[in-house]
Order: sequence, then C-alpha cells, then structure tokens
Amino acid sequence: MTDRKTKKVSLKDIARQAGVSTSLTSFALNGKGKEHRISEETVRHIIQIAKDLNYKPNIAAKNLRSGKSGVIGVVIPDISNIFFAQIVRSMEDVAARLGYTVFFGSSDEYAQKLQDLVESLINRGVDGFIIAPCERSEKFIHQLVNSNIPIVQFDRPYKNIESSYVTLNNHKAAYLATSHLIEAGFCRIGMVAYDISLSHMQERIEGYKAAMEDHGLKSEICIGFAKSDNLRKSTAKVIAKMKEKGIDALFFATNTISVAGLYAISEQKIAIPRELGLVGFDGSDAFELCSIPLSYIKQPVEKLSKKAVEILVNMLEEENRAIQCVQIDGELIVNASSSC
Amino acid sequence: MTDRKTKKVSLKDIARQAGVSTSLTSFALNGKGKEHRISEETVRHIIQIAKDLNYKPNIAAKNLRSGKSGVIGVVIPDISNIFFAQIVRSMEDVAARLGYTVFFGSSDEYAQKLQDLVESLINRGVDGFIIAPCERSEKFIHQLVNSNIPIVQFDRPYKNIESSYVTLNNHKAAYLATSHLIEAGFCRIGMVAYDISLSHMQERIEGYKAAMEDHGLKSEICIGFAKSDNLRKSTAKVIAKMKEKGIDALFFATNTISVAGLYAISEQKIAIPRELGLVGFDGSDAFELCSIPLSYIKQPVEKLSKKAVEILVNMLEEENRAIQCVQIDGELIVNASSSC
DNA sequence: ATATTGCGCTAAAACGATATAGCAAAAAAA
DNA sequence: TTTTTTTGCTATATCGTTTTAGCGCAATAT
Repeated sequence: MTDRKTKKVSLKDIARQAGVSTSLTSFALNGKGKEHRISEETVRHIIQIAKDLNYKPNIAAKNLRSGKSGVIGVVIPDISNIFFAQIVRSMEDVAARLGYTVFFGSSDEYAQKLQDLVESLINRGVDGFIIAPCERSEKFIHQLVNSNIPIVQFDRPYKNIESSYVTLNNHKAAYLATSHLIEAGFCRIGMVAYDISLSHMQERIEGYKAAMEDHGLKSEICIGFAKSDNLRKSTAKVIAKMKEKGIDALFFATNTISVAGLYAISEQKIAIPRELGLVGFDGSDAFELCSIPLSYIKQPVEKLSKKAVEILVNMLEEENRAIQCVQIDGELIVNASSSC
Repeated sequence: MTDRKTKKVSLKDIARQAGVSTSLTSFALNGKGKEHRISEETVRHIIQIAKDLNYKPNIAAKNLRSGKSGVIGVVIPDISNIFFAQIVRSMEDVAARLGYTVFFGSSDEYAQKLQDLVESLINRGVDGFIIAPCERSEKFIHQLVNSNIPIVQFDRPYKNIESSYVTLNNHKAAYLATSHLIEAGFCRIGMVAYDISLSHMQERIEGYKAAMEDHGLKSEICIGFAKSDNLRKSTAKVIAKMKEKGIDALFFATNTISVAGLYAISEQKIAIPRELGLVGFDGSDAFELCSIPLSYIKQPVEKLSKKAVEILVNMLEEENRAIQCVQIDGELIVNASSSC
C-alpha cells in the first residue's frame, strides 16, 4: 500500500531509472517489445524496474489518450430485485476477467430515468452498454443504436431494433411451465402477468397460450394483470377473481408477481397445491419458505450475463458489427406447489 | 444523442467559435467568471455557445488534470443480499446528488477478495472508499487508513482503527429485540449468530446478553452458531438442539440466518409463536411469506447510506480529517412471530 | 566503395482540460 | 503629464499515457 501523499510512480520515473525513453518503457510494459524490436534484455530490465517501483499506470491518462475507458455501463430496472442483483454480480465477474469494469444503475422502469442514466454514463465515458429496456424507451434505445454506441439489449429487448440482444427463451419457458401444470393434472390454468408490451412479458404470455392451445385447453386461457404500482393488492384481487372463476392452477409471470401471489395466497388461506397449483418465475428466498415451496422457472443467470458481456466486449474490441441475438433456455424447478 | 463517429465537442471548439482562448472558456464554464474578472457578456456568450454545441466535458481529461475521478469505491460483502443491494442502491442516489459516481464490488467475506477489489479500485483512480470490512481484513484496512486514502468503514467497522465509520447501533437493536421477546412473555430466549469477531456481530451478541441480564435471565443466555458455508443445515441443527434444551424463543442475528432459520422451522414443523417466538434482523420478502410473518429489526437503509456517503464526500472536498463515528438506531417491526 | 537493409532506440506530438504567469489597453491616481 | 492600478484577456505548461516519424549505427548487398 503506497501512501497517497507520496506522488505516484509514472512512466517517466521508470524511464529515467532505466535510462531509456518513455516510449520504450510504454512499449515494453504493454508487451509490444517484439513489435517494436526492443532488445529482450531492455524489456526485462524495464519490467523489473516497473515492478520494483510498484508502477500502476494512470488510468485517466490512458483513457484520455485512447478515448476508451474500459468501463461497461449496465442499466437494469432494479438492483434490489434479486434476479438483477445476481445478474449484475455475475456481469462484474465476467467483465473483470475480460479487463473491464462495470458501472451500473437502476432505471426503476422509468424511461426518463433510463435515459438520464445512459446519458450520464456516456459523459462518464463508458465504452458500451448492456441495457434492459423499459416501457416507452424504444425510441431512445433506437437512437442509441443509431448513434453507433455499442449496445447489447438484455432480458427484454426490442427485437425489431437492429441490435444484439441476450434474453431468456421466454416463450419456451412459459410453454414449459404451463405444460408442466397440465401434465400434473391441472387444466383450468390461469396466468398472472403485467400489462406491459415489453418482449419478455409478451412472449411469456404467448408461450402460456401456445401450451394451452396445444393441449386442447384454448377455451380455458385466462390471463389476469397485476399493477406494479400496487402490486400486492392488485395481485390479491386478480387471484381472488380467478379462484372464483374456478381456476385450479396459476402461472406467475415474474418473481415480483410470484412473491405477491404467494403473499395473497397465504392471506386468503388457499391450500397449495390441492386447491391451486402454482408455478412462478426466477428465484427468491421466499419461494422455498412459503409453507409449500414454489415450483418455478429458473433463469440461467451466469450464462445470460456472460453472453451479454462477451458480445459487448467483442463489439468493442473487434469492431465486430455483426448483430448477435441470443436466447437461452430456462429450467423448470419442480417443487411441491405443482404436484398434485 | 450525438453520433459516436462525429468527434466530440471540446473546449477548443467552443473557444474558436466564441473567438476567445480556451482558458477563458474553461473559466467561464466553471463559474469562475468573476474570480478571473471576465466580462459578464463574454461569459454569457461562451455559455450559450457551449449549450448550442451540446458540449460535454471529457471526464478523462478532467481526471487526469485534477488527479480526482469523482468516483467512490464501495465494497460490500454481497450485492445479492437484499440489505446490501438496498444500501448500494441508496448510496448511488446520494452520491449522484453530490456529483459522484459509485463503483462497487462484493468481497464475499473474503479478506483477499476485499483487498484485490480495493487495489483494483485504487488503480481505477477512485477518490475514496466506503468499505464493509470482513474477517481477517483488519490489518489491510489499517494500512489503507494509514496510507491516507479517504475511507469510511461501514456496517461492521473495526472501531479501534482510527477512521470514520457508520453503523447500526447494534447493541441497542439486539437489546431491543431481546427485550421485546421477554416482554411478550418468552423467557428462555436463545440467539442464533455467526461465530465471527466483526463488531456488528459481537455487539448484537452483547446486546442480547445485556437484555437477558437486565431482566434477570442471565442463566438462560444461550447462543448457537450457524456456519455460513453450510448455512441451512447448521442453522437447522442449532435450532433443533436449542428446542431440545427447552428454548421458547429465538433471536436471529442476521437476515441470512433468519431465512435459514425460517426454512428449518418450516421443515421441523415448529408452531410459531406458540412453540417458539421469533425475531429476525433486516428485511426480506421471505419474512412476510412464511406462514407466520417474522418480527424483525429493520435497519434504516437510507439514513445509513446517506451518512456514509456524506462523511466521505466531506473528507474528499473539505480535506476534513476529523473522524466521525456514527451509530444509527434500528427499528423493531412487530409481527405475529413474537406475539403470544 | 557505395547503397540498402535491419536494429535499437528517441523525440515529440497528441488526447482535453485547468491553472499560472503575464500582456496590452483603459482607467484612475499622482 | 506621468505613473499606477484595474480590466479583460492570451499563451503556455501541465497532468501521464500512447504512438508516429525518424535517427544513427552496424551489417549486408551491390
């Protein structure tokens, strides 16, 4: 640990001590010895001195000179959602391994906040973005893509925008969850979703519908919508209404809905799975702690974040403008809430 | 949104267009007009042009020149712990309002990882740190403080190190939780804690003990330790053993222990609060979803993070070397798990 | 002997902002 | 009138890197 007060060691210091120019020093330390035909001995010498002096390059100078920052901006809806917390966590690891750092911020599902965040990150000089869009942000994302800032859409991409994206195969996951309920003997299966147009939600809804249709249950399709600004109450209302209609199982479209649903069910004292079969989405401590553990679709957090970071870094380093669209399969975790 | 390809507007561009020098431009845009006796008209003129050209200062250049980065490094144990997720979230907001950005990383409670993180953040040029230390990191934190890098310890400070810190008043909180159980009619109250020496844990233990003593229950003091690397199993074992001993209530020392405890209790089919009264720590979705909602000590997340950021920024900007030690009170949330 | 090539290195110009020293003209004081 | 002060501005060095252009010398080719 060096004292903050004693000035930091610079390239110049090393150069002086080694009796060479700063250029040579820079080349040597960046592994460009051969490329610039520096004698191996000189390179070794320089590296040794750098080590001795505990040289740490000044990143601001590097950034200024190179016009790059080595920082990836990540914009997610909410870091206090465990799913995104894990995603960010994982992205950090992957990015670090590739020599990048992650700046992140939460949009709270507000288009304006997303825009502010992105702009402030641009000012901070991030090299590229991984963004989970929110409602009403399509235009802005579009502009962003058009302005040639490297960007990977995540989790709920606008698929008609020409950009790379990484997302769960939501259709398949929802199909899987619904089919599982059907195979477990339920037939009047409802879905609780958000009334939003983002792709992940629409595809989960479509996946549910498709599964119902494919099993001859088209007429039983029944979707209720929870309001995110009054989540618990609205979810409770939806569930009560569905129960009245004779629904015998529910598929929750997200982990927030799942938690709210579990809460409502415990309040309404509905017996799981006898009176109502359940499948949720993503994970949460709460899923296992409710009296009957919840079956759910598990998203492959590491795979998703790794892919997103890799694609972005590839764009940054290879100037690879090829668009990559990746959909990764989810896994169904079967617990007691869905086995009759 | 500016096109990434079209080069960015620099001070020079503005200066040229305004027909003045870059120095003047810099002063004008930094509000140092008066200080450098620039005519008000010129200042207005320059500012107008900067606006027209949508000028955004290059942060790398600023950093290089000033030796500061406007970035605060935050090191916490684990971002996927909801408590720390909320903390980070809140710190970001506060920091943004003060003109700073937050870089954060998770130590996973490993001293080595904490050290690596801090060093990498130093290389990235952060101006100061907010750190939640972990076991075996005392020496390193001590070095850090000695090397004059501005730092605020957080959540579990080493209090004998001469540095500022912000933490919950853990003693008081534990005392409160324990007293509450006693007043609710429980008397054989056990505590489940981690066997670590960090201050927050020691003080929670001391607070529990003090409450028991003050209520004449010294002989009933009983502390069981959960292992963090095998949390669920070890917690279950501890609880089972305590139950055998005739314990009638439990105080969980952290939210991770609380979740594990709830899990064990639901597995062991113990009736809450009839057979066992419960109070936990921090919040979690799970606390409300278990069949009987858990009473718990709620930490004032906003206050804690705000204070920490403010103290650090004060150190950075005022060169204020005065050490500030802040302890903030927690709040007891009473739910069904502790009312006989 | 002269021209060419390769080798190992250096000098110096960027990158964009800030801050110090100082200059010319106008205003005030002598 | 001459000197001093004030006003409004400029030129330039600097922060620590990276990178381009090119220099002098020796070895090889002609």
